Amino acid sequence: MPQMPAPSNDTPIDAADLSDSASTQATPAFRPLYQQIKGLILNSLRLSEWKPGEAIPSEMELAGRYRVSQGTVRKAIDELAAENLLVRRQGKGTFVATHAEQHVQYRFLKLMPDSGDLSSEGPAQRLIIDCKRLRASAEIARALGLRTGDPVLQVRRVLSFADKPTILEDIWLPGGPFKGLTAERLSNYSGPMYALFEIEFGVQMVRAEEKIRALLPDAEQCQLLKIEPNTPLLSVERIAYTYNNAPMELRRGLYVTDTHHYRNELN
Amino acid sequence: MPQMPAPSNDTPIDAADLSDSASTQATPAFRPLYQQIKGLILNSLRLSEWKPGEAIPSEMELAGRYRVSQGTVRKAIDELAAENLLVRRQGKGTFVATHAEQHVQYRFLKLMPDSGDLSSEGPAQRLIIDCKRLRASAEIARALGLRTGDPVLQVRRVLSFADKPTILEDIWLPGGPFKGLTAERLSNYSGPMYALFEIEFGVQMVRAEEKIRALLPDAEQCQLLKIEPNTPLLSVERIAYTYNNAPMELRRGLYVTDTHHYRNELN
DNA sequence: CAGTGGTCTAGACCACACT
DNA sequence: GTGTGGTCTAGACCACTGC
Repeated sequence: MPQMPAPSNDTPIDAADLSDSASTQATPAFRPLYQQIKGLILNSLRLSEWKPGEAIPSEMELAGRYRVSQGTVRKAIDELAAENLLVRRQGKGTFVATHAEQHVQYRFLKLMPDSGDLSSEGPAQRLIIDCKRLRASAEIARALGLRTGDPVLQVRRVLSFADKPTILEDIWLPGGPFKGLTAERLSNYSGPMYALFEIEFGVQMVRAEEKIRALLPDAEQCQLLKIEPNTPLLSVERIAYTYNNAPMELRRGLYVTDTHHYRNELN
Repeated sequence: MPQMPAPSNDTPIDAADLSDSASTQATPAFRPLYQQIKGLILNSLRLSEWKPGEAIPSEMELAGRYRVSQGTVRKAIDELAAENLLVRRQGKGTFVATHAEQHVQYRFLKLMPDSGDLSSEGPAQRLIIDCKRLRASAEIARALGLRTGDPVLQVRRVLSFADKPTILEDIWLPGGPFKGLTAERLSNYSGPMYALFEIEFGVQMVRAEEKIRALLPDAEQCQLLKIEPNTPLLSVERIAYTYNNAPMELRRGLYVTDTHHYRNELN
């Protein structure tokens, strides 16, 4: 009961809770009920109570569980759907977003053929160049929220479209959550890498930030991408986050942009 | 009255209107009430019934005008706010979004100093290189929805941060809506260019698409940006749209990315 | 048909800004 | 205090899916 002052597990905290007497924060800390419900749903997602691709309980069911009205649950789910953590399907239910069955194969890849027609070039060919265990440099550690020297996994691969090498990626993953990841498992899996992360390691990438620059490749990069020296490339540095805003991947891609471009929409 | 079958001005069409008998479209054309309200509000924005920076009528007032409940108006405004066409301010009202007073000075510019601290480098210095009238090439015309040979305005300028030339921009604008724009007016105006468009020409940019590539500059570009040849640059091609999704600007920027980067967030 | 999300309403009350 | 947007509820009905 949202108006009752005795919070328990699975029950939203009453908004009338007093802020700590000796607190230094100035915010009065008013949290709408639906935000608290959103937090509870997020918790269930974090704890994998509902797995990617599965349906979560109906709005009425959740309203009963949390002792709030359907409209309040609805507003919580609305926000989670706007953040692409949940997917609503009228008449069927609300589902946990997934990188696997998703029609949009590469959710975080903004590179497009200049023709604009994604289907024209067919699926990407993937070639794993390297996959090795090593210790995090200071820079890698900082990006992944680890300590320098912590074990990390490094993957290098090339993506080709219509037999033309187009993307060279270096990927760094924290060693703990991704223990057991090998070049073989990567090569054998057909589908987005993030789908493999979800299914095999229970790691869901939910959000990412990218920093984009232009640069000239070195000799090794030229060779792997089969391009001339002095071909300018896009450098796309991505940090991908799971629930809790915890960084779980650092990825640095080099994109050849003579027949493709990075597409972005601004609002 | 939403249930009445006699639509008039400022009254939403009843959803029960039958689709044209000989129509080839398969969609049953059900439009929720709040979508119709959204359309009416959008119309008022297009017609400048409320101008950028001004408050629109309160939710209750609009509910009265359109003969629907406050909740329905609210949902319409929610979507317009999500699209950054309106800005809600609790306790004050709902305002038409503007490029002028907006705290975020450059709404569409995603270039950030590597430090991440935008305020560290102060305001950009702007230098208008050129501003001339000419006839649209086929490419320009297509991007702006004009016909080849139609009059267009071309502006070239350089933006510097902390005295370092960083962005070289070529801008093409349709001649009609921007009649009377001169290098002087551009130079004399202190503030975002899109704010000038709003105030002086009544053109509001609402949305944009960008295509990003890497390239090497030519001699002239090197000179204007004061960089060495063989410095790779970001090429950012932007089409900006006003209400109705009508393209109103083509802009091609060259970004120097040794101390700055293009920042993007993915969801 | 039942179950799900989606829309719409009417009313009560809360948080915030201004005066 | 008054007026604004923001939250929450309860109930009715609609649209879509699948049995």
